[in-house]
Amino acid sequence: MNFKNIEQKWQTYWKEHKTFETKNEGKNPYYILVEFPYPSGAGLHVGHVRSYTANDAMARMMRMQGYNVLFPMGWDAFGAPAEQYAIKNHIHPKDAVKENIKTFKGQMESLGFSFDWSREFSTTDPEYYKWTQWQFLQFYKHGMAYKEKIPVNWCSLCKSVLSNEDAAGGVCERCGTKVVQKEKSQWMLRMSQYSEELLKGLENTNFASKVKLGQINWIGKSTGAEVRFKVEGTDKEFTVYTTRPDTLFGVTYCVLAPEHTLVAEITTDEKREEVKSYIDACSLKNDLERTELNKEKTGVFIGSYAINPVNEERIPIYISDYVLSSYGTGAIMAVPAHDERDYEFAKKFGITIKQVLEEVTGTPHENETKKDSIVAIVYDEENDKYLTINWHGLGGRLFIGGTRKENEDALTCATREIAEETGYKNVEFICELPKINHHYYAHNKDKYFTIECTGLFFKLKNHDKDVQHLDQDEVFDVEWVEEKVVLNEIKDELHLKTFEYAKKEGAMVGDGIHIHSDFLDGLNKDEAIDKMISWLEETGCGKKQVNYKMRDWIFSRQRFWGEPIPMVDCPKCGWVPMNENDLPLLLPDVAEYEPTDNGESPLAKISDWVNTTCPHCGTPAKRETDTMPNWAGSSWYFLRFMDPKNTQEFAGVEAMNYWGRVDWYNGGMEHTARHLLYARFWVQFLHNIGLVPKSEMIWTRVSHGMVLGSNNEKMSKSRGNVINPDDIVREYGADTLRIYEMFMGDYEMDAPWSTDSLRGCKRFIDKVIRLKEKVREEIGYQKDLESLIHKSIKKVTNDLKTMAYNTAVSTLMILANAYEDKESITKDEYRVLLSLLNPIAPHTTEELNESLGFAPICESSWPQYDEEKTIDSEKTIAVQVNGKVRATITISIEDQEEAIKEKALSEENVKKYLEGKEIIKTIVIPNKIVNIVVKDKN
RNA sequence: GCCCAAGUGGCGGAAUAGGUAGACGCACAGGACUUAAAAUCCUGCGGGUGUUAAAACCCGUGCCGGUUCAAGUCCGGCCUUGGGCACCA
Repeated sequence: MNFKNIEQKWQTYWKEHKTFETKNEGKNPYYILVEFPYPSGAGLHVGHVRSYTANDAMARMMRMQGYNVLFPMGWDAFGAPAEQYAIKNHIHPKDAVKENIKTFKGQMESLGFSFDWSREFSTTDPEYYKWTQWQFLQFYKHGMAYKEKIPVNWCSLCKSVLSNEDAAGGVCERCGTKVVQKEKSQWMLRMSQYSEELLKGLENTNFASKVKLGQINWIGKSTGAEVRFKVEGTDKEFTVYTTRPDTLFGVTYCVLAPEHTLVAEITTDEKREEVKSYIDACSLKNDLERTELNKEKTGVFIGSYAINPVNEERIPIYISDYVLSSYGTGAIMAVPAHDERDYEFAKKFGITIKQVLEEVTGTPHENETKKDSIVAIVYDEENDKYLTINWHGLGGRLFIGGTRKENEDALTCATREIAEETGYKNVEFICELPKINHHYYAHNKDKYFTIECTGLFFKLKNHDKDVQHLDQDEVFDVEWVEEKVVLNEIKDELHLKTFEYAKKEGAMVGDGIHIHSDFLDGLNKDEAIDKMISWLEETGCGKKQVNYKMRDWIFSRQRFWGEPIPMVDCPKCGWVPMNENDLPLLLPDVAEYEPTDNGESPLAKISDWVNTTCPHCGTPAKRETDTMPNWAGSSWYFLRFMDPKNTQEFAGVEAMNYWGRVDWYNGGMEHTARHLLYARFWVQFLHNIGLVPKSEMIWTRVSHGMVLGSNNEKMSKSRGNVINPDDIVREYGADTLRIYEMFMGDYEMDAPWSTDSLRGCKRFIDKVIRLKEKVREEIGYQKDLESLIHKSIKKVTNDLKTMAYNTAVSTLMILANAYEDKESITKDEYRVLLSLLNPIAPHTTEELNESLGFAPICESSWPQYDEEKTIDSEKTIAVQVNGKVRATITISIEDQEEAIKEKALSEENVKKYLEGKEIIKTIVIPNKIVNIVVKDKN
């Protein structure tokens, strides 16, 4: 069999018979969508083949099961690469895109995907982007689009503004150039207004949980409070946002973002110069420098003080770029004891650290006696060891601990205890650790204690010792031990916790009970947060507040190759939307696409195009020259597929109601955050203005793993590990490639390419072809194959539905192997194999099927299985003794527990292990296992 | 740093709800057919003890512990790799 001819033949057949064209009518509509590609010059990637084959298999099976399957394909063809290519080669991006689409489509056809090509479109078609522009106007008309001058990420090489997403990590996503800040007037969409709806809407989807999580993280909801702080000696005040209002008593300073508007007003004269130079320095930094490279905290005290509303304390105000102007209120209250960042800042600037929350160890008890104590950890840097005392029997190993005498501070107490108990006198105090509230019972005193324990960390200066001063009952050894021994041998919770603090110096961010907090004392974190919020609201000092990380969508790009934004700037009327009747606003045909040096889009140079008249008053006016981002066209394309030829609307309500929504959406993991969020936002907006029937138009979202190079690295030209699907199709055939890509591994995981394994799949197809010689003129299933066939139908049906494509292929391999062992097989048996394999390998199976004289598989129905016949009448199960397999027995489905037990006990090897033992119990799990539990007789 | 996912033979990977770990495929080795090669077919293939051969036994799913009659699977604590977020108060 020549696979080239067969592939050609069937691809032509499907095309001529319009086999996969779908109408908007009939029973059981089902919409399978796989992300439409950006048609790059490199052509189809083997990764595309993997996801398209998988969804194609599902589509083919479901059609045979009687579903009206919509399985469309199109092109997401706006974007920078086409523009770059056009600049370099002096051709219109339109033409470059046309070429690439032709290549892509040819490749897809050669692989036999069952796309409904009658619905094909490109986002760059004027008939399509007309509606993208129209939808933008709806955003504008509903107050959801606005223009604003904002500091934006600027790539000096691409000469373009980048969204926060495109500038991830402070470098341009496309060219890797360092991103700098620049003020620019940009079109924005009020996406942040939809934060809560986008979060809640997830409940109306069936996205994989990791996809949902990605969305949730991106939206970044946090609940806390806003608190107003008055500035001392003025009538000014500022508001901070915090998620930890319970720590308000621990505030020891405040920080405003350098861009905060109040800074200029409340900076004192003597600080003015210092503050100005700090702000200037910050404005030069881009996001990268303000975050990653800038781990060390910087900042300036601006000379004035705020008043803590809860206790009237006077607290210094700083500015620092670790506070972002774009989040919350651009100002924070700082609680160094309970926030890592504030801790770091306070340490550097010598600001007080005030603990207001104590961790609790031990179990509280009634009638506790109160006392203060210390735990001292002494570290010998030279030998990397810690000083411990070993009480042997009683108490075990501990650090140095002791009770504070009246009026004795913690440091004095600790130094004293170290000297008394161990004799060491030359220790250097490093730092005090967070206090812990410890509860315990003292046997020798028969009393319950609650102690406030201060941890102190010392380093040993030298081994000079004095004589220990021990009480009579203090019998222990002083021992220097390694960290490992500390962790293994110190059992006391208090001492272990203290050690943990010492190892990781920093803020205490966990839960506990409040101290030094007036009306919050004794409450835990959550209780205290609630109580503080009530207090703030009662006194008018603040209120409960929710914040989101997600910002508005920057919707302008200074590029040529995108949808023109249909807005006109009139000297009289300001920004005026174009008349909807005048859409589409076409991209002009010109020869130059170079962006201008001042960051304007190339369109700005085309005066014929720019100059227009105001749609409102007719005055000469200028068009917006920015274009839309790549994400625009892909935010609603799935709606267009439902009704691609509609000239009156972007999609008719009837069509959208018929299909309902996208039932199954497959795409890459890299798009599960942004693209999906944009698309959901777009749909929710259209739904809210009554143009789309549901607020969530995508039901299930799944993602596929990447195909890696054979060296387990991402495929790329520079790594030299790229596999071109055309080469594989030419040498091995489309079906082999399709089977291999389904067989290569778990669909949702990355998998490396292996040409050896691919050859194995070729062998499998050849085997299926050879089996034809065994077919004789008989129908029905042979007795000894019947059960396997029914099981195989069930397994494959299930696997294709649950993306377990690899095990579907292996099931079919097992079935083919079983056929091979037979002298002959019946026509029905052969046809089942062909039908089941057809979704994955459609060409070969159609050809073989035809040669038997059957109607085409693609026009037939999916094989049925009989549940009863998938159940084996006999089964081999294991017999274990104490959990170890000692024999296997064959049982019949009718065997009762007693009979199975008897069979198990009569096995020689089982008997051997029962000799001289007593059977405690016998576990019989029907159809699974027998386990006999025994013990020695005494 | 935080969040997520994953660690199973020489390799890709199987193992519905805890129930014979290693299905299926690749690679490799030996053999058959052949003048030869390719193709195809047969046999073996986690490590070890053992035996003429078997049988049988022990160890084994990243590491340490736990729950259970029974753990790749569940729980607690680590380690490693990949991905995402990254001063979001």
